[in-house]
Amino acid sequence: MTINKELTKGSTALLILSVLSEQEMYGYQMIGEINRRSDNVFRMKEGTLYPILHAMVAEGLLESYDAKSETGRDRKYYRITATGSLQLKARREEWQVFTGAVNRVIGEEM
Amino acid sequence: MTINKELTKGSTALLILSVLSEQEMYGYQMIGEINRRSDNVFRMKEGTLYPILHAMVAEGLLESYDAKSETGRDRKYYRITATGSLQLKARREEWQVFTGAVNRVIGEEM
DNA sequence: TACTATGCATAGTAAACCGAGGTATAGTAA
DNA sequence: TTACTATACCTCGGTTTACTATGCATAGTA
Repeated sequence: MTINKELTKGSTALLILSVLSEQEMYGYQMIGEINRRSDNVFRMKEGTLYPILHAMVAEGLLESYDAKSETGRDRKYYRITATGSLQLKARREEWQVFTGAVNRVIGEEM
Repeated sequence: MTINKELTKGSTALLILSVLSEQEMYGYQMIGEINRRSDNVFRMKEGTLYPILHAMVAEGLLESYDAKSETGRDRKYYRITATGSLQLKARREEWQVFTGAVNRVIGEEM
């Protein structure tokens, strides 16, 4: 099932911060990780991810560094900052509040 | 708590269809109902609701009719159509799929 | 040698929602 | 009577967000 993309707006930053809080990753890897974990409900594209990563670095939520892979290719890795971790905590709570509110309105108590 | 409004994008139609599936309502009433049920997590504005209602009528999801209130004021009531009910069912399922996917990615199993 | 997967990037576009403003009526307070 | 407030509907323009499409480059494979 592929879901209405409008629903996903606003949740992307939460997804990125979440996977990076567990492990440092490069962009292409995050896409695979998010798509895989969601059972392909999400099919994030590079054109979606990279601009967001850049913005999050600019906001100080993430840091990036270059590294060579085993195969010799350049990769740009990202790690979450202390500010990013605080954001993540806030966004997790926000997610809970939001889904709880929707469920109350549509009549499906959690 | 007031949440990041970007999260709410895409969920508004679901909320409207949900409340209308229980009871016919006029616009101003829906705003109050949605805000109240969500404990003011949502604070839907007229500028948000009315254009969406008009679009949903144009799509055949809702029907509207004019009626006078007890006080003698004109109100425009909305009721959900059969097409709208099907949409509601689909959007409810979509909502479950979406929240499930986010929860799997962020590591909070339901 | 050509194709595919990997890996990063940007420009242009679509959509959803909100802010701000407008109109009008009913009830109430001064 | 007048002014104010709450109710009730509406629209336009701007902002935000993510997607589509496209491009570039390298590594591995057929």
